[in-house]
Amino acid sequence: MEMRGSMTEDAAALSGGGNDTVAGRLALAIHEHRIQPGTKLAEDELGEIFGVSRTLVRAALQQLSHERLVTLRRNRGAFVAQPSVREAREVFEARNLLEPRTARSAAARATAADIARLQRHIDEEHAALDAGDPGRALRLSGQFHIEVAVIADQDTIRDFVAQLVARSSLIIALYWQRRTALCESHAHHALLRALADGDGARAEEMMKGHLLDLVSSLDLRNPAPPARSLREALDRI
Amino acid sequence: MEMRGSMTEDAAALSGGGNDTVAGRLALAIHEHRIQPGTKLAEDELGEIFGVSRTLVRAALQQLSHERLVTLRRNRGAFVAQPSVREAREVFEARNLLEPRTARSAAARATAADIARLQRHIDEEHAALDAGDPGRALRLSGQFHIEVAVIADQDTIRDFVAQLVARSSLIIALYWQRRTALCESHAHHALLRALADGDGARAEEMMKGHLLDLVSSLDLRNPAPPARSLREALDRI
DNA sequence: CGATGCAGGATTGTATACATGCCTGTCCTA
DNA sequence: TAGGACAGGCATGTATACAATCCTGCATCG
Repeated sequence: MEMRGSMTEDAAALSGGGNDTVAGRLALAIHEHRIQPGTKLAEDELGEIFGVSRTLVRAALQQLSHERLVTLRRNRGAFVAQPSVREAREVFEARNLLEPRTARSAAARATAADIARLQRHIDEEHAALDAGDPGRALRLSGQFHIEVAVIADQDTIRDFVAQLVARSSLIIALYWQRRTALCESHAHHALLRALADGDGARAEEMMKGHLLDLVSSLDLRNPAPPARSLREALDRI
Repeated sequence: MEMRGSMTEDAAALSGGGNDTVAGRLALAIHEHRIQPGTKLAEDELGEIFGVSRTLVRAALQQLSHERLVTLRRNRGAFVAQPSVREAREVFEARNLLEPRTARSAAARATAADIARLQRHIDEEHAALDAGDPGRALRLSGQFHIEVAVIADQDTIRDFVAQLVARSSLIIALYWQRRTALCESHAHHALLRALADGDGARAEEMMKGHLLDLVSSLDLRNPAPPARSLREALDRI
């Protein structure tokens, strides 16, 4: 199978750098919506699941907390983060500042191999959707954005984008309104064509529009994210 | 003295949220160039200095590692980060994407109180320079940029900027060429005026130019790292 | 019957102990 | 004398033990 690392590595651009680490596996589960926002992450439980002591679990939770995927509450424990409406807007505002111009840079640098890799990425995304695995499709869809930063050869921005994409996954879990269809892959394909053409200006515009569409597909009016339990809903700060 | 938190809090926008924490104190020392890039940060030594066990020291080092202020090398230990030339360019590229447009937003939102606070900030910066404390002046200078993001009311971007500013401090420690004068405060003052006028376009341009000047004042051709003792730099505070 | 206070259990916070791998200095050899 | 192998010390990696805090259920009281 092989697959030359790139996608696999980039999945771990953050989250410990490996999918075999505690942080990486947790991040993957969150990213694919297999754990819902607000879920309590008990140290002993995770330790048992992953077969390590609380020491390593705590280190992983701290890392994920720094990436804003997990919220640490003193003497209460760790929980999968529940981004507020405000945070949701801020995340997409930040993406809007970073990604379009990064896409422009990527267009100027993309090689044939890069384009082919992106195409395979989109294919995988389709395959996941057809296979009825929307979680995996969502994760791949996010990784597409990270790939763009990789092609732009900007590691620092890539890390920021990776974090923002991960947080966007949580935001989608909370605020996605299902009545909008999955236009995702269309947007990615159009962006890919701009990159293949080396048309930076168009790539920038496509990315900007794509992000706008993403925000538009969210329902950011009701300030009440669905909480796991009544307790969680009431004593939240 | 009091000083109403704002600047003090923002200093801890990252780094644990408090200057009394291990991470906060370490970050401050790094930020003020009291510890040089490359310095070994031994766990036992730090534990003794701060009066805590290695457990807490490790947590702090992990956090600073996430903020790219510290480099963790497996089985080798922690070191103050030494940003490469490439990383230096990337950091300022990221700042260039984030800060100018954030300054524009800030101009649209700045209140009289905000302007007054920024003015006090600049005054403090001057005072530190006059008092012959360039480390403190540099830290305040960086916090000015964070303040702009605070006024723009963008917490997510603020955190990114805070991290980039901290990394910039390391970059300056490594690549600053002293032959350029301190034009800093001039630039900040000009930016302040644009913000006070509510002139977003001008604020954006000023910030862009200011960042360009900053990069121009660096010598990004040859890598050259120094190093020094540790306890001496940390005993104060 | 509902509210309040208390106690026990459970979970997190911190420190310490043990295991593992690196670094250095010495000794041996060519 | 230069080079390399080895052993010991030392720093880090991980797990476990103890302390502090919080949550839950029950008993008691109004």
